[in-house]
Amino acid sequence: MALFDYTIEAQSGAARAGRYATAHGDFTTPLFMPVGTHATVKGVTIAGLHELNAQVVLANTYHLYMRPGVDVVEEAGGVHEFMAYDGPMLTDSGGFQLFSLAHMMKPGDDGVKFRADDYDGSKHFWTPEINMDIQERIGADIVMQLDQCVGYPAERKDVEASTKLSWEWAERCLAAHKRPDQALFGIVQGGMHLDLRLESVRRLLDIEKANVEAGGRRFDGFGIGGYSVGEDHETMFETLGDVCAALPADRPRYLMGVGNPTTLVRAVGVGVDMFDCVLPTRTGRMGTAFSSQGRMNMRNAKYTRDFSPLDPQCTCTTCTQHTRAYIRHLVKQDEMLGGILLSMHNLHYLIDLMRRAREAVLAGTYDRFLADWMSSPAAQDY
RNA sequence: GGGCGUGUGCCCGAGUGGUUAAAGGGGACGGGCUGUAAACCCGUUGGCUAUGCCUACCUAGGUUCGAAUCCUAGCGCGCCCA
Repeated sequence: MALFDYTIEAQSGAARAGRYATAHGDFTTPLFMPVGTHATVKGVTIAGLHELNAQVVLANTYHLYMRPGVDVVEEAGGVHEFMAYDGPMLTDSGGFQLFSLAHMMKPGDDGVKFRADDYDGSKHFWTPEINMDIQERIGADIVMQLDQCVGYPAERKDVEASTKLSWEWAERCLAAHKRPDQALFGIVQGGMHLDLRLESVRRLLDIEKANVEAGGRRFDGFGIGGYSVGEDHETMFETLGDVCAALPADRPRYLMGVGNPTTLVRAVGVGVDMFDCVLPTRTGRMGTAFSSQGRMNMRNAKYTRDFSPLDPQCTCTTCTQHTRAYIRHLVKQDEMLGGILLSMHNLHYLIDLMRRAREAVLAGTYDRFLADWMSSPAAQDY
């Protein structure tokens, strides 16, 4: 399999099961990718990632740039060497962070000035070219274009502006990106407006067409950004299916930042291939478990003497080795193992959910899988 | 036996005449978390026949229009002296 080839192995309705080749091995889709912002999936060891069959792990360009610094990661031999994870990795550009930290850009600027309020207050200036250089030096297998995300609700003119800026940056990222062993994903924006979403896709395709004609590369996949920013679930699904349909079938589609189990199952149904989210690790660390019966708040008193497994239907280490009473005890006692076990379990939950989704696609029965899911107790928390 | 000090809600602890059902912690109980500024954040925490009433700051008296706050005695605890 050639690098960055996305092989569609089966399709069931709009849902796809595929295989993607990176310099650090293949991964299969549909896929949930654990988030390891600071080159660590919080609470999970590298052995744990392997045990979970995590496949792709994320890191964040902005955070690694701030600390320990790109030069340190580079000197370590790249992010894989640095964190001792030899599987496929992806770096988010940091665009999502700039969205909350950036001082408003002045028109005419060719980049973005920002102050790192969450680190040391230092001032920085990024262009798409600078961002590509940083991501190449960090060395993940897949890098994301620098983009700009808008919140919700938002004025249409603001969505238009950020969408336009994002495709302009996409063009510059594509031109600037050089590493042949590294995939680059463009990112679709457009807020909740279908016409803007479709224009965003069109522009990205025009950009890559021009780049290919000039002897350059195409985008190796597409991120779908700007969702899950405050809108309700149905709002996203009003446009998500059309966005997927407009994207090329031969490239993976990555819905960025979405981790609600039901959203995953539905999004796969309309053609999304990849997801990432902090939800499983953050909520796990804070004491919440995903389960076949819905979300469980493990702080609740009702688990004090509940010596049954966390989720009897789950095969993860946490569920096969520990009781609800023990996990509640750890969480109540603020013992770090509580957050670790729940993070592991929640990651397993989403990874396994995507594994089952993949099996359903391969079997050609995704409609049934989706319908079963929607009528299950787990979907009630949606 | 004497002197000094102290006693607040489940716990610790602020408050030293009125705006105090009583700051702030902790604990308990509940909720939240979606390209990680998050091992974090937010509620509730005397009772009730509940836009009001009752009971409450060791106990019992007292001063005062009004006391957790002042006075007297007792009890508990702490330190010092004998």
